[in-house]
Amino acid sequence: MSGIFDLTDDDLPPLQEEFPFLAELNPQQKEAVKTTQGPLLVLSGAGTGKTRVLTTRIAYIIAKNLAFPWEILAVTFTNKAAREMQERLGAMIGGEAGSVWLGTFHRIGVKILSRHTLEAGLNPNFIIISTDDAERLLKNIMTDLGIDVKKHKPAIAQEIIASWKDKGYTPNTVPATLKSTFAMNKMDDIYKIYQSKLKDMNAVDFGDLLLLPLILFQQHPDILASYQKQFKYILVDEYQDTNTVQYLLLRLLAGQRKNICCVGDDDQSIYSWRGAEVENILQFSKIFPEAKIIRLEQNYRSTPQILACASALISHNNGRLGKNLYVADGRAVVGEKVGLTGYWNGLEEAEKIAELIVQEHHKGIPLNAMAILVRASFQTREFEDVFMRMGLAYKIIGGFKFYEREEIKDAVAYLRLVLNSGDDLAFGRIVNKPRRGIGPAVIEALQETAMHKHISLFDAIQETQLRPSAQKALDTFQETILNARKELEITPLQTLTKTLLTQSGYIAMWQQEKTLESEGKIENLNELFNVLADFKTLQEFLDHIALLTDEDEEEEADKVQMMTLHASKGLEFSTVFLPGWEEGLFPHQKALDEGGETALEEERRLAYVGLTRARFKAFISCASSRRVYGSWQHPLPSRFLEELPKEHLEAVNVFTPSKMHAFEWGDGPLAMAPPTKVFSYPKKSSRLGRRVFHETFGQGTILRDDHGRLEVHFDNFGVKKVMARFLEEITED
DNA sequence: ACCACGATGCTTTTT
DNA sequence: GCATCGTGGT
Repeated sequence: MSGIFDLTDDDLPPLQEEFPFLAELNPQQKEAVKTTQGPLLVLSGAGTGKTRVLTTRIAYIIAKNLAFPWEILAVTFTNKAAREMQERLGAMIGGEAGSVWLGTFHRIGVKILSRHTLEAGLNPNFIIISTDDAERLLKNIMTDLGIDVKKHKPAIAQEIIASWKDKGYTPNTVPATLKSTFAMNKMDDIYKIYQSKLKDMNAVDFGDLLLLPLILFQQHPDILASYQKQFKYILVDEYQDTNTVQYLLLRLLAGQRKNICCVGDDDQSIYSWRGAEVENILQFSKIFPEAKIIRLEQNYRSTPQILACASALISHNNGRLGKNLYVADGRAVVGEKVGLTGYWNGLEEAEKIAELIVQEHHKGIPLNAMAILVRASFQTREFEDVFMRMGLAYKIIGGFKFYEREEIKDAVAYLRLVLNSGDDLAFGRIVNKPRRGIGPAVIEALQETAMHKHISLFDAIQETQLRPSAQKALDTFQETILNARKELEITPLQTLTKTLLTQSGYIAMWQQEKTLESEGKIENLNELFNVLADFKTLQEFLDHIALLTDEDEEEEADKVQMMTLHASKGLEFSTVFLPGWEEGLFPHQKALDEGGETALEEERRLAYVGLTRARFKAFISCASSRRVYGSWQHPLPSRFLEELPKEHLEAVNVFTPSKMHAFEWGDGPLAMAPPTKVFSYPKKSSRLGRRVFHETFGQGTILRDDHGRLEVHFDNFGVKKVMARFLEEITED
């Protein structure tokens, strides 16, 4: 085992020509770039230039001839991050950037699986199904198993399976401790059948894109070895968001060489509910004892006041690796205090924020440099109403996505069926769209045949006795699909799809409707045709669309950006508005109920992420009345407000329960009397003593809340610890 | 096959 | 308060 991994940086040959990009970095960034050998954890606080470090590091490795571009693996979480890195790397090193294995975890997963379909138990041309496809499939499976899908939602089953996959478990390896009582204890069967149905359809879901490569590597050491040999350097972005499978994959790929550089910020870990294991970053130096840790703490984004607020807030979390953000050397920033205002209700909050936005705009801040960051998406509604009335331009980021639209999913289903007759989900979606007189009875007959003969629904068409009208309709349908399949090799995708959707009557279906909505759908389909022009093969297109989330936003448009706090991670704005800092909403009650103290810390990190998006000015606010689900709530100001340093705040009309931190009132235009009631924050869960129902154990009373695991005294089963999510509350009235 | 009504259930959602 | 979904009637 001789190799470059034995060398230190000093032993390496000097650069042929000066590597100019190091000069632009601060000492810590420079060190992160130059520490190429061995495991490295870069703790990179918000706004400390981690993308610059990542791209410069790749460029440096190539410039120093430590590796060829294709021997570098760089993984990100979002397409957007991957695209940004690709662009910035391209600007530094030119065309060679295209040879780096740079992409999202899932895309890299697809790439690896496609190269070893046989060993991975797939056929070439496997398809990637979306979350709602998976849900539909699970619904069918559960119904077949005699489970009432109204009472036991397939979406929950899907979450459970996804969480198993995130942790690296196949149907055979789910440990007893993680078994679920959901769906009448049939989750084991459901998972097993789900996987076999996927296999029948030659399909994989999102979780499989990571899990199957892991299994592939575990079962085929030779394949693993070839990748270990290839990837001399591995870089990981947003390491705090990796789940267990991703961690396992990375550890396997890092092999003996262990040239793995993980960049992340434990304080920005906000996706634990999606399977992210913040432990991965916390335990880095346990896993790699020789690991070097570099902290990036020089902040190039925010004012001292914003940094002070963010730092004070996050310091209330336990078990942090610890960082101290400060204004980067050489940046002279005066800055303003962070605004903190209590409003009467949600409407006033929206109106006053709209006014502030207009004021800021007059000062020369473009609308698209301002953002409203909310905890829950329903909060944008109130802002939309007000903005619409005022004629203030806004854009909601991360709402409905292109590929999630009905007509796009339909079109994609047609194409999937063209590529793969076995795609029963696609078949089910479009067989009667447009109407072909194919009702549930016909589908059932097809399913019957398909089941007995082990063939697809599509192939069951000839094998089933059907009434003539249905038979004729299905024959025509089938012919249209098969025609398109014949054309695959010879006709451009765009033309082929147009023909397919015309012949099948799909386009006509929307044209006939002649509503505003249907016109939009036709437009979207045309947009889809444009996209199709960029692809050579159908497979390539389907892979692309399956993993596509963020269409290229029209960032040029001068509109106020509205989004959830989650969606804001990685972005920055001149001015940030943080409304709705109220107990129950932020921190969110549901999070507290289900996750206890752990969840509270994640909520706090969310607040930290929100604050650190702001470059110059942040406005935090809360309302004393808010309409939630129709009824009026009178929430307390968020406990997070008390955790902010008073000296960096300009507070108006905010009354928090703690006397020690009570804010001044009366100096604003909305002055009102100090509160007469004494409030206090609930100690832990507000659910202690409540009566609940559990599927297996029946009724009981909540005794204790231990980090989301509730200790419940069941009337017939005694005391048990159960997850809050498996409990239903009984309202006794 | 379609509409109309009522029951239901509402945090976040990188791929 | 509202949108979505499933049922049951025509």
